[in-house]
Amino acid sequence: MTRAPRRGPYVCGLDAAMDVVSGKWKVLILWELEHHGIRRFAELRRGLTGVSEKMLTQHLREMEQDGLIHREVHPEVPPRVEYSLTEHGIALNRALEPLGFWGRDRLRREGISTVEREGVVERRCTAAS
Amino acid sequence: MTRAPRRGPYVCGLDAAMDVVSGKWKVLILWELEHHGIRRFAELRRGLTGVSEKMLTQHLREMEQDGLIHREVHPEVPPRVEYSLTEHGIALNRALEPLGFWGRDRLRREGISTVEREGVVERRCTAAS
DNA sequence: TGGGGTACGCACCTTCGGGTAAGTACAGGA
DNA sequence: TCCTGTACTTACCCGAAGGTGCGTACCCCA
Repeated sequence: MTRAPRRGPYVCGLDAAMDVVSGKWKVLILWELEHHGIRRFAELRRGLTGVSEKMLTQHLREMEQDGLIHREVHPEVPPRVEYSLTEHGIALNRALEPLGFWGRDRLRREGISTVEREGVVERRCTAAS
Repeated sequence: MTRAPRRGPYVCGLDAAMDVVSGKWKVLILWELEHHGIRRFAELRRGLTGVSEKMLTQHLREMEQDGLIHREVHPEVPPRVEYSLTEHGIALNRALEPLGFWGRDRLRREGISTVEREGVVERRCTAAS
């Protein structure tokens, strides 16, 4: 999996963008990297409360294949891998901002409260959405 | 289903927006209604090549609950039901436009071709994405 | 007289996304 | 000597998303 059913015949650009973004943690990862610049695997894992290691690596690999993030391995003895956004990833974040604003308006008029957590999640809610 | 697992505790506005839009045919329905104004059930079904009747009704119901579309039943003898966008649905479409542009750029630089079909699909590809 | 269209509802089935738990190789600290 | 941390991989499992197919009540058209 992870790569077989992707890049399916898209019907339009929006379709292709949604494919790249679909996945429970994709947008969270995008925002983590946006606000921190560079993050290590364990830092991302701690930032995205509730993510499993399997899903995190799987999503990171897909996003790397999609050209959204850059992965740099440092061949050190405690292994060190650093993730950061590519220019395409940064552009994606920009393109997602209006959607974030719309969603925040929706939450407000529906009276739905967001989950309060520590760390990046807070920053996301105060930043763009 | 259709309503139980939705409106889950969102982590931010973008999260809430993605929830509303997630579903194989949601954005397609949005664009169909955007470009036609008012559509009947069978018209939507013909416009979204490959959608099953079950999925179409299911998605339409969810989007109605989310306040994205308006459903008007005409009590006639061949039943007639008309769907149109609400103001929130229109705003959502606006918020999705940048994402559509980003996706189209992605398709272009990846050299991925979109599926060529008749009808609305064409219009979507030429309009915003 | 039967075939097709309208707008669905319902039951069943398959597929896939995501979660859980364990294992890996190596090193530093208690 | 064992435990923890790093950055994963692998196998297994579950539930939800989505697809298929049938039934419905009524009508028009050939």
